[in-house]
Amino acid sequence: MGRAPCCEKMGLKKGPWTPEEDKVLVAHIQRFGHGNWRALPKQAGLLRCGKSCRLRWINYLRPDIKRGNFSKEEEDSIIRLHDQLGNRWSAIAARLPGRTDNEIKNVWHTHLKKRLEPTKEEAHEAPAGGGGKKRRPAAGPATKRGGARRAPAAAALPAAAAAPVSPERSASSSVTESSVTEQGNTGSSPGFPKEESFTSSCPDAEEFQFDESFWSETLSMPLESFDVPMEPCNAFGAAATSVPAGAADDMDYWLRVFMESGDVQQELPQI
DNA sequence: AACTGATTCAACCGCGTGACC
DNA sequence: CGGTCACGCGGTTGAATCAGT
Repeated sequence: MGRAPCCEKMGLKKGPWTPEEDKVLVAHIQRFGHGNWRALPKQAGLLRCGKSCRLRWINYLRPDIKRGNFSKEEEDSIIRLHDQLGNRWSAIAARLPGRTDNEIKNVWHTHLKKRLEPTKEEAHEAPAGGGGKKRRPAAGPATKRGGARRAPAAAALPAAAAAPVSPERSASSSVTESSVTEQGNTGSSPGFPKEESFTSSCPDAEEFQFDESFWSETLSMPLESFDVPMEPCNAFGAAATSVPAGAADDMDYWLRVFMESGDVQQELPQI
């Protein structure tokens, strides 16, 4: 099958995302959704390929992302699900609200696999059914990819199977459980809420903290209000003019951005 | 305090699949 | 019906950070 090139690589930026880019992407998705990832960067004025935007959004900017350490329960769930599903990270992620496949994959490779391997060896591991599960030695040579892909995600089990989570990495974890479970992944595509799912209740923020809860709050605003520029968008627009890229110590930067948001009208790129 | 090796995690790469024309 | 396009996925990489010496 002919496969379109990922993107015109000419002039497109790669590497870590800057706060500026983040805000542009978030603001754009907030306002217009992401019906077409390929076209999105152009519309938003980002020098990224759609793929990169999509990944950034899914793994980092999505409002229902829950960051921070995995709880014991989550880790157990991952182990159990991995045993059932194999390396179908997206399917596993679909059962762990607020966690991304990438994150789960990382955790698996960095923590869980190591932890498991000794015992598995003892047990002369015989993975339960599932299929397509292949496990490489921890530090083995990179094998070229291949093999079974994309289980029919339809099998979406009730999200209730997912373990509750106790945020631990205090620096970043403050997404309320309710906001996460509420959105769950019950609908649409596994592990990825569509724009419509942003309409979770807005967690009351008595005192503002700029962390994931910020996104939860701002992005959970009803989309109907798209006509009216949302504050974060304004904030972004305003801040873009006053904060040099990369200068930001992230928290301070975003906090300032939010505080300065005021009522500046949108300065977002127009389509 | 400086150096080095190990670990972590965000991001990239390339392929499979389904939708669309 | 076959070809093309875009999306989503899993595997891999490499910079940043941490821990040990």
